[in-house]
Amino acid sequence: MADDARGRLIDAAGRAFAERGFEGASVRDICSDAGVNVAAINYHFGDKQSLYVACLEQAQCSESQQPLRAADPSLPPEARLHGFIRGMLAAQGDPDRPLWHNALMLREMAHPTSAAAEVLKRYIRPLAETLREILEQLSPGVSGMPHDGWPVGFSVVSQVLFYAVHRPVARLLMGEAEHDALDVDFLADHIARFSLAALGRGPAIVGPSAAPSAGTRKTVSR
Amino acid sequence: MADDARGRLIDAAGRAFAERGFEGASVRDICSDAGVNVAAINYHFGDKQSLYVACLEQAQCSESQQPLRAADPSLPPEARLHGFIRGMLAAQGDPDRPLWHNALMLREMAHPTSAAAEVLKRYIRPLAETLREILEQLSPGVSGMPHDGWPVGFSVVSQVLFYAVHRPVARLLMGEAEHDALDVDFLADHIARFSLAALGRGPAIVGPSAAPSAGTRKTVSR
Amino acid sequence: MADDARGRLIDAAGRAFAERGFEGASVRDICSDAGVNVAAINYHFGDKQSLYVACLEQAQCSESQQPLRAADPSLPPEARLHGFIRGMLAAQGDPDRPLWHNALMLREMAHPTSAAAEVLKRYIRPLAETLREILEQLSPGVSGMPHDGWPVGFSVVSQVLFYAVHRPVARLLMGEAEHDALDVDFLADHIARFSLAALGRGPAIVGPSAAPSAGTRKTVSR
Amino acid sequence: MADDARGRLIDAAGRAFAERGFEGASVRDICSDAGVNVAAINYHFGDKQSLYVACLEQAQCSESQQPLRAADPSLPPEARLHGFIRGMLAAQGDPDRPLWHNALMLREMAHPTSAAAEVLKRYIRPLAETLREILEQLSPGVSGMPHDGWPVGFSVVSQVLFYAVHRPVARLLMGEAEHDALDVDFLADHIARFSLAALGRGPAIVGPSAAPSAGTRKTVSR
DNA sequence: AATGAATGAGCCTTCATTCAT
DNA sequence: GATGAATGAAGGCTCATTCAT
Repeated sequence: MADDARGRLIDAAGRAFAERGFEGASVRDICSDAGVNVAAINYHFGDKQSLYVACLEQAQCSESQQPLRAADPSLPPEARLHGFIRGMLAAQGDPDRPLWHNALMLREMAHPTSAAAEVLKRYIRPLAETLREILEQLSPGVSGMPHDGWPVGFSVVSQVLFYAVHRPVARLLMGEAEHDALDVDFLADHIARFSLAALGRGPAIVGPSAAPSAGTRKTVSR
Repeated sequence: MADDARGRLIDAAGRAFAERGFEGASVRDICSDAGVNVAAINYHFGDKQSLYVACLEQAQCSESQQPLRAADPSLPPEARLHGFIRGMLAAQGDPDRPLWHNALMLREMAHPTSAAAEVLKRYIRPLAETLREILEQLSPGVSGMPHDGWPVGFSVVSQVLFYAVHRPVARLLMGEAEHDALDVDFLADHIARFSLAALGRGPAIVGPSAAPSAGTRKTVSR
Repeated sequence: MADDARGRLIDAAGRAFAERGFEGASVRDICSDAGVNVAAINYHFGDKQSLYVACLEQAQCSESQQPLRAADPSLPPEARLHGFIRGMLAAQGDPDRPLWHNALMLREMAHPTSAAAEVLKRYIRPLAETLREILEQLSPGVSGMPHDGWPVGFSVVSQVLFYAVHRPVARLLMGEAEHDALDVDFLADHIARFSLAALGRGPAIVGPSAAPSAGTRKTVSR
Repeated sequence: MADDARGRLIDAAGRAFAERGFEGASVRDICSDAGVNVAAINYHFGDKQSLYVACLEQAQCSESQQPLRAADPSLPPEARLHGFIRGMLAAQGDPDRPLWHNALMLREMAHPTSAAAEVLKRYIRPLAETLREILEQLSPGVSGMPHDGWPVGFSVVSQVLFYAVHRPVARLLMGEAEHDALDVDFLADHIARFSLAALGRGPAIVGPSAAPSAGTRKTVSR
């Protein structure tokens, strides 16, 4: 990714940390991957922990942009939600960015280290605020729901995060071919429609038979 | 948890693996935690890897029961879905079971080792089948949706998994007090209602008062 | 070899010690080979060292017999020497005795442990005395040669020992097929003739041209 | 022997391996002997096995010179054989070379590891070729004897090897004082005379005074 | 600015041994 | 008489780190 030793080190370390975790990644492998001496890591960053933090910083800098573009309040809220979801999904699969950026962040969020607070403040919190704002615009009063409406937001983002966190499981369950046929646009549409329907701002997701259908629905609901 | 060395070892190891990962957990710490000698791990399991597998097996044995109780096809599908969701949530917070059982499984699913295939087959796959059956009963035709309807199922379970995988983030976002006030029943209700509404089998989650804009909705849906 | 645990243990241990040395052989492997519990070795022998001594004792008991049959002073000394040599060679390849007996003894002699003194006294010394007696009978005065004639004896036995100690080298140098074609009788003849010739009690060893041959020899000698 | 860590490590390891064998020598002892850290062995050689190979290489490099000086074909063959024998003996007792060089090689030859093939090719094979050439010059036709004349060569070198391999036994049999009085020159003379006599190229070793039994001996003596 | 050499602590595993039954 | 379970010590090796250059 980068030409200087420092950059190559971050890139190699990011890949290693994302893939094998902090403990599982060895500084020797990282340095050999980056094509630098073992001592370089201490020279440029001080120690392994600081290198990890540097990776995290690089990851959050490059990642936080996309979903926030949905922040434009002049758009209709449905479009904003769709844009937010698509942005998050796209960040996960953006071919212009190293694959490890998202994976590393997810690791940190699932098993926070002392560096997590910073990530939360600079990366997660803004996302959460944006989403809350979109949801409030979409369904006024959602913030006043129990637990300040957090569960609603969680229900939305959890669907997005699933495809990143549980990708291996999804692959195995669906079959590799079927899974790899999923693309960002399809998933963004699905999640947006699922969420909008839940919020009462769109039709139920289930195909044609569900759309017509007050009649059908009546018979099934208890 | 258990009185014999083997059982204490699994318990201590499970906690360590769940908390710090396979590489991060040292056999020395595990053994001292279990109150046994370092060599006991080799005697009972062969090596660290096999101990890990044993932990995974124990975890999946004790965990898989609850959501599957929802399998009873004589119940109305809404109740079954609610039961399934509540079962998964309860398993995550069941005070009768070691906390590490779920955490370990989630780790394995997010970063599969060679032991993952077995877990998937014995634990995940049955859950998935049950959920698909419930969803099909709830909304006939869901299995025929794009990608065999998997995304619909994923949208449901992802909401449940969120509270396990991203608990630390949720805690920090909501605030500790607010987060700890979440209980299984509330979450089960929320997720079930959110999902049923998305499937067109229940009212939108923001309640009747939120549904004034029928007009808006019409324009937005495509 | 033996049916009782003690006997099977000695046999398995002897094989292991002969093949991999004292340090290289593990009690676990030995016990598993013998089909007994790990604790049996402690039960029957006390510890690994004592088991080793027991192996050595068994080896020297069974081995010391053959060359000594050459002790019969009524035979002509050339025949006695031949018998002695053949006896030592035969002991090395005796199919009626475990292969490890000789190998273990050689190991002990090349790298003596505290058990070596006993082996020397009970096994080696008698052999040496017998050989010295034969040599003295063969060439009176040999005992009076420098260093009490020991080097003469060493020159004889060294030829025998070579095929046991350096068997792997000999195999590789000669080629496997050629080496395996060597049999006890041929070697005994060769070594006896070589030694007798050196002692002035037989013709030089070199082939037909050497046998007839004052004439031939004259041309060759300087 | 050497000033750098690598050299000290080889020297300490060589001594340990020669004395206690590969399994019997611990890397901790070796490193403490060499005055370096345990990790140095991994840094310089990779692992214990590679250190062992490095020792073997150093041993064979320094050892192979002396006997081969006898290769000069312009010398009379008797002198060449004597030189060869003396060279081998001298290499074993050369005070300028570490004692372990020969001992380690002998261990490897008696109980070959995977490194033996190389030693054989680079060290043993040239010695064997040289000896065969000398013997052929000494007694034309020896290469045509049964088994390609190998046993004749073995009869010669075995006498030399005896004093290295079985030194402990020889010491105990002869008595320490007597054994330590043996010097290279005496042994070289003895072995050369023994072998030349056997080949019909010299007087019997027991000297003229031992020649009462005229008939037999006359044909053999010069 | 950057590195090859070296370090001590810790890793997982295996050792020979012993205990309680 | 014999064994399954357990032990402390030591095994070889790798770790992240630092030093002198």
